[in-house]
Amino acid sequence: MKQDHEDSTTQQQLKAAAAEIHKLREQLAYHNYRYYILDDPQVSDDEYDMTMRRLIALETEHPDLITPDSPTQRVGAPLEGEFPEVVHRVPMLSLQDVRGDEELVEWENRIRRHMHLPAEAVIEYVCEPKIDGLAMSLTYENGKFVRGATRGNGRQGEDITANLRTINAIPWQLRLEPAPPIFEPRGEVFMMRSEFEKLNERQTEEGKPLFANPRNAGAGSVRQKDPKITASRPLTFFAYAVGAVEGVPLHKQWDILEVLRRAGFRVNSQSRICQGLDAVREFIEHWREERHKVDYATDGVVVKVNDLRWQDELGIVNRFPRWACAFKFPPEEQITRVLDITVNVGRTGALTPLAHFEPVEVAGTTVSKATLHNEDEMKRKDIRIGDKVVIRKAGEIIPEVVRVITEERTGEEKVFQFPTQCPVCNAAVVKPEGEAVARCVNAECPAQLERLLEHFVSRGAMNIDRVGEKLIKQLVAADLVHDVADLFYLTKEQLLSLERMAEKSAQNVLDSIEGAKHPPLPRLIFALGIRHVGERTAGLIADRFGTLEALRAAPEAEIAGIHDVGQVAGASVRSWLEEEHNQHVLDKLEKAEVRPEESTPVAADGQFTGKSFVFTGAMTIDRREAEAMVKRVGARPSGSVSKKTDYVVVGDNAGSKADRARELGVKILTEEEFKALLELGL
DNA sequence: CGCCCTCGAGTTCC
DNA sequence: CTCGAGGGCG
Repeated sequence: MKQDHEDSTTQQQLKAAAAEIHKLREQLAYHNYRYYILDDPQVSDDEYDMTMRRLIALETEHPDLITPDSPTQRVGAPLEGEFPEVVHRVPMLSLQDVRGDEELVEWENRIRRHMHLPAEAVIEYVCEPKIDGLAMSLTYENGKFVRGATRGNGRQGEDITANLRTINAIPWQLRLEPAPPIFEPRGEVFMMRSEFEKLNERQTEEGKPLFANPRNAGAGSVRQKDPKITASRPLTFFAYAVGAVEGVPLHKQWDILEVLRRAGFRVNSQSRICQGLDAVREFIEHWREERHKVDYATDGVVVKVNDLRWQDELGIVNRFPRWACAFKFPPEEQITRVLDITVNVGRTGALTPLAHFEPVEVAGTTVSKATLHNEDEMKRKDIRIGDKVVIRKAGEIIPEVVRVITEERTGEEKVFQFPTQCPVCNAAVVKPEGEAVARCVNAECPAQLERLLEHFVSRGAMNIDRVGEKLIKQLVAADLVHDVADLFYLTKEQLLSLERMAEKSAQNVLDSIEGAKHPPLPRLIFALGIRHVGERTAGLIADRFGTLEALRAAPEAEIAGIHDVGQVAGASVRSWLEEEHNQHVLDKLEKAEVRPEESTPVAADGQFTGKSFVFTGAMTIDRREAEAMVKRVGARPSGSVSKKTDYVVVGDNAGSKADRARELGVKILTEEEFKALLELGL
């Protein structure tokens, strides 16, 4: 009796547990659908976790109740050996690539010819962004997910069912009622870009090789022998086509998308029906920009004829369907091989490594080299000669090495030894503690001289036309120029002695140099190439001293005292001036009658020099005009009041800045007082 | 002393 | 465009 009683209690408990397990599984399946398919969760991640944990607890307690379709079973057992092969019931075709409008028109014309359509007939298309992922075919029998396979060669692929079962966006059960006997959704397994970045960060932390791009990461994840690894990768799935189908009526491409959506798949919400090629073009142009804004990688747009009967009639020619094409955007990232690494010497002696690679097309231009910035950067990215690397254009123009594909290392790659001697003059290389750049210390290094001369003649500096890289190289090699001043002493005979230099061009060069003898002072100072003195600092120095003579006589403190100049730049200028070689250059420039244009030094020693003004409140004069007035008298406008502020000009409704000025005892002016002060110097 | 902003220097391709 | 460093300011 007692035994019976206990049994029935257990029976009851078991029944209750089974009921709860069933309920939990249903809940989880639903929330899963909301979260992974609709991207519109109804419960928080925490609540979902709680539900999952409750289910795991119950299943641990009652292992007999675990069924393969429980959401706890997404991760199956590791696979031994190769993936089995699967023959696709309907082959998975690849699409014809179309690059540019011309090929698009050609593609449509072929359709017209085939369908005997007049030129004015408007064809209806379905367009969607082409996701750069891995094409998959999923087989559902009577509504149940039974098999998932890669595209392979199109005819047969690999059975990776266990891995695909771990992807949350792939339902195990179709939501179609009644369940069709056969239904084969096809689509793309891929990784969101943000998830890809996170994954690579994790790989870095764990010292594992990085993936080149989301596509490679996806491919690597999906072909894992152990589904646990696949499960740990943030993969998702978009459906866009079907293979074999029984029991679902379909007439249009668009129907397919709708059925897939109803069946419980993610379908790209950006797909559109386009009436005619103009609408297709519009869609493509829209995506040329839009693709940078979405979280998945797209390299083009897929265009399909909407009517399935037409698709049938158009058929397939040598494994491409005539009824679809893939419009490809020029690639923005490319993979290439590093052939060599060289080192350039800059104007300041900075040694910068440069990677040369097999030329590749990136964002419309052919790229063959990219800077590696400096030794540290090179080491951080661990770029070696022979490495396969990912190249990208930074800001549409400048190529950069994004990362090395360490997975594809063969062991043949050579680590580049950063030189300890200048590659041009063999002088020692010095890398100060804590600084990133190594420098050649030889002041007379020919490479540095070349870079200095290039800087000297450049547009923002002396702006000497017709003297470019090539000529400079020749002049230095021929020993005709040893410093920037030597340019002004060149003779026609000397120029004629050079290769590819005839009477006419020699005269042009001389005229160009002659014409550059009277630049504005800031440009001349900038042209000298003093470290830490760029365009702006040169301007500030010129404004302060007015003439080269005044600058040459200026003590370091006075230079460093200029607002926005400072200690480092001041010391750099002074020590440049001290150097005998440089004094000689300045003397030679003067002797050659290189004289900066007369310019009124901006109140070089006026009463407002270096004073700061802050404006607050509404004024009758324009704010920018007020700032310009201030600059004209050698003072500077500033945004916030501090104890270093000299004047605060208050307009109407002045607020906290005026209060602060009063607190700090800064002189306060009304707008009228301000104007009077500047005009009359009161 | 540390944060934020701006400047300087080096760079690619057509 | 990017990185690193200088310079001002709190």
